[in-house]
Formats: sequence, structure tokens, C-alpha cells
Amino acid sequence: MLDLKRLQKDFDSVVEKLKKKSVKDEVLKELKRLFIALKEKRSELEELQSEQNKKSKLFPIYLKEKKDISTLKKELEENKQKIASKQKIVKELEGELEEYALSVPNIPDDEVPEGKDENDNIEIKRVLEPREFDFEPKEHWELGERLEWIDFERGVKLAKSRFSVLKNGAAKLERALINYMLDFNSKRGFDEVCVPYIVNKESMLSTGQLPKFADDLFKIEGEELYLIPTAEVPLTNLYRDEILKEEQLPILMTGYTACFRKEAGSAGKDTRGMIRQHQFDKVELVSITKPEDSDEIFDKMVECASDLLTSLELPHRLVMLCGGDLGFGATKTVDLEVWLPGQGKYREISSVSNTRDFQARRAKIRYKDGKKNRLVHTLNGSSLAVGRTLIAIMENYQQKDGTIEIPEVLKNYL
RNA sequence: GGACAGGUGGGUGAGCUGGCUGAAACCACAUCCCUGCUAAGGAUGCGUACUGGCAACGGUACCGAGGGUUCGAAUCCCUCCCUGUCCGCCA
Repeated sequence: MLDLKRLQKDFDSVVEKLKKKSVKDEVLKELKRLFIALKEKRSELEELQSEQNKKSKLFPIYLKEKKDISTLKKELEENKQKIASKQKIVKELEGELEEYALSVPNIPDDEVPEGKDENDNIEIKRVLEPREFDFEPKEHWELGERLEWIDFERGVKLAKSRFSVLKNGAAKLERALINYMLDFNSKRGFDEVCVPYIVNKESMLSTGQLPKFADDLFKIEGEELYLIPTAEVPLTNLYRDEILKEEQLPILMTGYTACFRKEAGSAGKDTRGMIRQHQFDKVELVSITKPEDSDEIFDKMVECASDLLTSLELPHRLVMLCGGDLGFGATKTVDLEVWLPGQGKYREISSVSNTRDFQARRAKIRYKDGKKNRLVHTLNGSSLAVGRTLIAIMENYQQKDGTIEIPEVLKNYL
């Protein structure tokens, strides 16, 4: 959530910065108006309540002194009505304000390039040269079907489209990758955590999936519970409504979970293969830091993901997302794109974002800075999407005869 | 899922025959005093959010959540959630 005080104070600069995310200034104007109106009404309400409290205290005194209480009682009753109606106004304003405030995205950093979609993203650097093939490299689905590693039809039979089944080498590789990644991250100082795949509404609100992106989530019927679209949600929410000690920070976590996404807006995209599934495995990194440390931790997380790819000898590049491609809660995001020789393209395999205090404000995650409570910064990034890593290994390590070599570092894991 | 018991400040835990309780006491924590030794004693402070004020210091709300009764509720009533124990079920 935006800092509404900042919106009130630096209105023009916030409007300017949010243009990168194409937020209309009318929305911000309305938000500011509601914020100011609410403050005013709230202070009027508090004045009435203060009066009521003072007079209420007279009540037992009057009784003791056997004074007539009928006038006092009448006053109190009248004031009570005033409070009730004022309260109604305040509640309405609060509701409206919340609706607006929760739907406005985070403010991009100054270094974030302008642009409207992925075509305007900026490549930062490339790591490792793509391998030269002396044959036509195949796409992963072809390799997968031929090796009986991936069964697309039966995935659909079990659930629906965009589900698949891993068998044989793929199943083993999937498991090996998860273990390898968790170990890799642990060595970099990220503590391994194992969390629920189902979370409540509050958790989804805190990290920003709700209220705006309900269509992307699988909801449990009859309950206010959702399947997680990423481990970022439970990992970040671990500390929701808590005030942390300064010594606890930074908190660096890594965790494996399955992830579930409806892919509502992706009709027709990546329908072939395993790139875009409703259920996929991911090892995630989440950090909770003091504000002044978050840029450093951000770089550490990007480096961790990039080094992981390098250790698997997978060619990739780092891309700075432009404003239009930036996620709802992010101030800055670096994507890692892995080279897929079958497709002849770099494809997203990891995404590291700094949300600064955006999620922390919603989730009320703070820390004691001396006497004061300050909001922390939260960061999240895929270590790597496991399924896409599997694909990348298949395509990059394929041999002329259609078999797949195994990356050196994974050999101990199989 | 059934029965009973509970949910109070960082922790333990009083209050729960409605007003003097935003909340005793103890522990933990912080600062200070005393003491020279690996201890103890004493003083003060110590919830959160919003809000007024340069500040000192005030105001409002919050005793699991949401409603209700009342001039007034942590205290009474209703609904929900959660925890504990026993039973049932199960990896």
C-alpha cells in the first residue's frame, strides 16, 4: 500500500512516478481527497467521543450525590446518536479509502526505465554463451514425449489443460533440482522454511494478490482460503502483524512449494509444453530487511539466482523490467531469462523484486528502531522456477540422439 | 466432526456481582543508584495504531474478531475464529 501521508505531501511527485505504471491521476486525486476527508471526519468523531467519555464519568458521581440525572442522561443519549451517525460516515470513508488504496500499485524506483511492456525492458548483462549445436535442437515437449519424461495427455486427463505429469528422468530431475537449489541457497545464508500451500485472505491481501488479482487465484470452495501462487505469500506473511527486533534483521529465507495459478490472462500463450502450467514447483527466496539494507540484499538475491544458473551451466541474461512490465507491488524487478535453444529464445526463469515497505505496510511488519517502530522492506525472488529449469536443462543438455546429459552439480543428487 | 474448558500488554497471570482498569502483580527488558566481584538490593521507565502540539504533554480507539444490550462493557447477550483437554477419524 502506498504511504498516504506521502501522497498528501508530495502529491505531484507521486503522480509523476506512477505514470510509469500508467496509474491515472484521477485515481490518486480521489485517494488524496478521501484521505483528507477521513482525517477530518475522524477528528470530529473523536471530539464527540471525548465529550461523551467526560460526561459519562459524571454519571456515577451524580448518583452518589443523589443529584438529578435526567438532564445528563438525555444529553448523553443525544450525543450517542451524533456519534453513531458520525461513525457511519467515518466507516464509509474508510471502506472507500481502503478500496482505492489497496488497488494502487507501488511506486517504481527512479532507475526503472519507462516503457509499456516486455519489449521495453533493458538487458543488463548476459552470462555464459549459448552452446553451438551441430544438429537442430528440439523443443522440450518433443524431447519429453519421446523420452517418456513428460506426459501431457494424462495430465489433462487427471485435471485439465495446463497440467502435466513428469515421469522417469524428469521426475527424478525435478526432485534433484529442488534439493540442489535449497542446499545452494542455504549455503548463501538463506534459512530453509517449509510452509503451507494454502493461505487465508489476510495473507493474500498483505502481499498484494488480493483484492485486485482474485481471478488469478484458485480459491477453496466455501472457505476464505486460497492456493498459493508463489511461496512469496506464506514466507512473507510469516511475520505479518509482528514487530521484529533489530538484531533479527535481515531475515533471509528460502523455501520450496508447489505454486498454483489460473493464468487467467494468458489464453493462447505458451499452450504447448510445460512453460505455463496451473501447477508448478518453485524454490523461492524472501528477505525481510531494514530499509537501508534492502538494495544490498536485492543484489545478493539476484546474484544468488544468477550464480545458481551458472552452476548448472545454463546460459542466461539479466533484464531490468520497465515500468509497464513491473508487478503490482514492486518498485524494481530484475528478471533472469534462461536460454532455450529449442525455442531460440531467452525465457523468464526467475524474477527478483524489491517491494520496499509496500507489503510491509499492508502486512504490518515492523521492527524496533530504538524506540520507534519502522516498517521493514520485503523482497522476493525466485531462486528458480523448477519446471522451467528442467526444461532448460533438457533443451540445453540434449544430445543428437535425443538423450539428455545431466549437469555436473546434479549428479550427486540423482 | 462431538463434549467440556479457555482466549487479557513480550511472557506468566489478576480482573469478569458493568463506571475509580488501558488494565494489578510477577517475570523479562531499558536506564540510573548502591555494591568491587562473577550474586543481590533499590529507583524509574516499559503495548499498538491514529491524532493534536516545537516540546512538555494531551485526545480517540483497541482486553481473539464482528455485532447487540446500556448513559457507560475486558466484564452481560449473540455469531464466528482460534487454542487446550477428552472422544471419534486419519498420514
